[in-house]
Amino acid sequence: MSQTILVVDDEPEIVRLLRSYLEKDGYRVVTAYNGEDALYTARHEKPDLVVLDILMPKMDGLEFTRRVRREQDVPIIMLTARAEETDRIVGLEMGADDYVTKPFSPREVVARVRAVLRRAQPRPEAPPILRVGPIVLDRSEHTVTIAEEPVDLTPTEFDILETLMRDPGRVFSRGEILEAVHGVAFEAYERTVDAHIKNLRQKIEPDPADPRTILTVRGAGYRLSPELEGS
Amino acid sequence: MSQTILVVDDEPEIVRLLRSYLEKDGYRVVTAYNGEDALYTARHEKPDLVVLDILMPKMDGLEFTRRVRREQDVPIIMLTARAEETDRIVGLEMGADDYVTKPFSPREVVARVRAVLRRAQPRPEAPPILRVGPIVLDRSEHTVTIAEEPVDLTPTEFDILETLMRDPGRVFSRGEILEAVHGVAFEAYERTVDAHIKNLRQKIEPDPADPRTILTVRGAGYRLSPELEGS
DNA sequence: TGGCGTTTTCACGAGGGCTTGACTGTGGAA
DNA sequence: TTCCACAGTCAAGCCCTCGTGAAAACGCCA
Repeated sequence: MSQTILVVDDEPEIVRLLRSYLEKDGYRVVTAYNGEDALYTARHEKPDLVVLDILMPKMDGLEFTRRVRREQDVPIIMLTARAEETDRIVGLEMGADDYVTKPFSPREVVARVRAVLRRAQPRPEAPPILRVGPIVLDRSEHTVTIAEEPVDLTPTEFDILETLMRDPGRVFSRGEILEAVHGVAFEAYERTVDAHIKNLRQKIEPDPADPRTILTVRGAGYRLSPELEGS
Repeated sequence: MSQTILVVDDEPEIVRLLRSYLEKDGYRVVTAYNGEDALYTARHEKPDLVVLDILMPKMDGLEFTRRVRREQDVPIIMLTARAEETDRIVGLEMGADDYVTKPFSPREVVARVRAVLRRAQPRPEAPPILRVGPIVLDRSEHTVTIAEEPVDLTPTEFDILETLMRDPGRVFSRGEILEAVHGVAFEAYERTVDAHIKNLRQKIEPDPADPRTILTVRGAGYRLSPELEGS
């Protein structure tokens, strides 16, 4: 019943440490010390998640990711050296679900593992059509109408609106919104959210200068006006 | 009740300094001057957190970390050399929960200690909606109503009210209130709390000149009136 | 490869919130 | 009653957050 984590790093010390922490947390741990072995192990053990160092002999983390992703849909957490932009971007592009920069605490890795696995669990099916007041969002058709009037949204705007509509009235922090959009908890400029909200308001607010649908909660985030519910 | 910190460094001067700052912050402090003694002390004192220098005689910080981690799940904060040298030993430093690079200010160490301890013991989940008499505070919506009437609070006012409502009737010192608001009991002007309390009273007291909701406890702090509970 | 729609970033400005310090008010002790 | 320490108040200034427009970066498709 317990989930299996594949830990890959060329430094045995790190592997040992992570193993001990992950096992203490109830996971089954299998290990490898280079990309080639890791690929082999991944095929046979079918891990629920992979933690791997981006820098490894034989086959590096990126190459491993590419290859394993062709075969399995397994979440991957990367261990990167410094917070180098390149590593970060490339890693995420290559399909990592999260990353941790060294030096890191094993506790933090365990926390990320838990978080990614939680996200990977199929969330309870949301109804395909969300309605909040006059706003109707159809996830299967990928369309939005306001008072029967169709509205044209970009993919990101659509995702943000969907997130807000999942729980009307609740405040979503900028971080939560970013995560909902990217599926990845990756640190990004939070002002980006503001920009999307601005654009969204342009499209769905009767008067964008005086928002009544998407409300700003200073110091907290954004939320849908609960008053819409009434209609 | 107070938490125990084990401070390990071969320089007595540093140990003395950290001890004084940590004790001033309410922690119990035990000390050691090398890795061997530290291990012995850790076994007997069961500290809640360890602060140690990575470079020490007899047994260095890394070795200590490895050994102690086999026996206890105690958070560790390492004191390391300058940041530039960090790269070299990045892989080795693994295992600490946080790092402080020398030269450091004792204040910073205390802040890290607090942060790590806070993370290590997440407070029990508070219910999303707090009710005390006619006051309803909804954390998920970030809203407050009094007798059904919505009240508009600033972020700080909201946090303070939430803190008081977590334990109605209990007295919170100004320090505790500051800490709840900032995450850390910043060395701040305590009169600041008074100012926020004043503003809060303006918004939630029927007669702000005669407070019946937020009571002042002379010499101690503030608390919610227990009488509200009755309604 | 070039072009286009989208996303992200950046810098600036406006507004509001927070902090501060001085001053006033008050309760309790002697 | 007097005194002292602590609490309340107020206004000024700093700082932080949010909104915005424009530009850069990116991704995709032809």
